[in-house]
Amino acid sequence: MARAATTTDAFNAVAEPRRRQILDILAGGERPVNDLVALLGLAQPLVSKHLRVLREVGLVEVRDEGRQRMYRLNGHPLKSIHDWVKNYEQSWTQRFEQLDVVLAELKEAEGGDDGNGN
Amino acid sequence: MARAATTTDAFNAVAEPRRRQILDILAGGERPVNDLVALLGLAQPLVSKHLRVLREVGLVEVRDEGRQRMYRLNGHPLKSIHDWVKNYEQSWTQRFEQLDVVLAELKEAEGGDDGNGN
DNA sequence: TCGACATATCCCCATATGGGTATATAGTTT
DNA sequence: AAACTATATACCCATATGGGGATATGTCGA
Repeated sequence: MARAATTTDAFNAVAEPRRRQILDILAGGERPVNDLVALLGLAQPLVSKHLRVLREVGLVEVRDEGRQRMYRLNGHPLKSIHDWVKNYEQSWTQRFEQLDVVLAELKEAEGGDDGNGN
Repeated sequence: MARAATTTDAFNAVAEPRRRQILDILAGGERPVNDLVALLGLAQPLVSKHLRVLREVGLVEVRDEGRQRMYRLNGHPLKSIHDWVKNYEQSWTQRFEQLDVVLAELKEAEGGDDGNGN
């Protein structure tokens, strides 16, 4: 098996920095493709491809406006990511994360005391 | 260019579900590789490869303990992900996200009234 | 020293990627 | 209808992937 498709879920879709940029721009409001092309400095087909990925995972929605296609953000699929990372927030918030390692090293330093006689 | 390497950053490393599982397990405390192999039901080389990726982006750290290698979590690199998604939290929290679309649709329904006379 | 265990690395493969360029599709204006 | 604008798709390519299997490296026990 190769890597999971970018369209598999929000995690994979958002792993690409360009797609995050697109979402960041759309967070400021609806935009036609050409705006994104200009703002990103990318080739138009590239932008369309990124938008397709984002559409497939539901992170953006489109609306036809004349000959333009207005893309807008739908952050909902990002909730799964948020829910997951949220649980790790303490990892960089607390200072106790190293505790178990410190304990292990202490135990090691104690030498052959295999009994945790406490 | 192909897709960015999985070792590029936390975003790419964590896009793989197996690697998230590994982190989830390690969140419960240090573990030797074999524990992970058993818990994940994956082939041992596979687990070692995933651990390598996680190590390269700094999400796990290793410690030699006899013939075992104890892996432990370092959630810090996840902060960048958290910081990014955090800004989208309102997207699924609020109900106003559709506002601009609703407005656009109203405008459309109004017909050719190009002046926003309000 | 030899065998058993624990882990990492090597090589092989099918696959989807992101970028490029060219072209198709669709709407608008004249 | 023809010219023009806006967007999507098709095709080509180099690359790294995740999984498989075999094997190297390293540690422990007898």
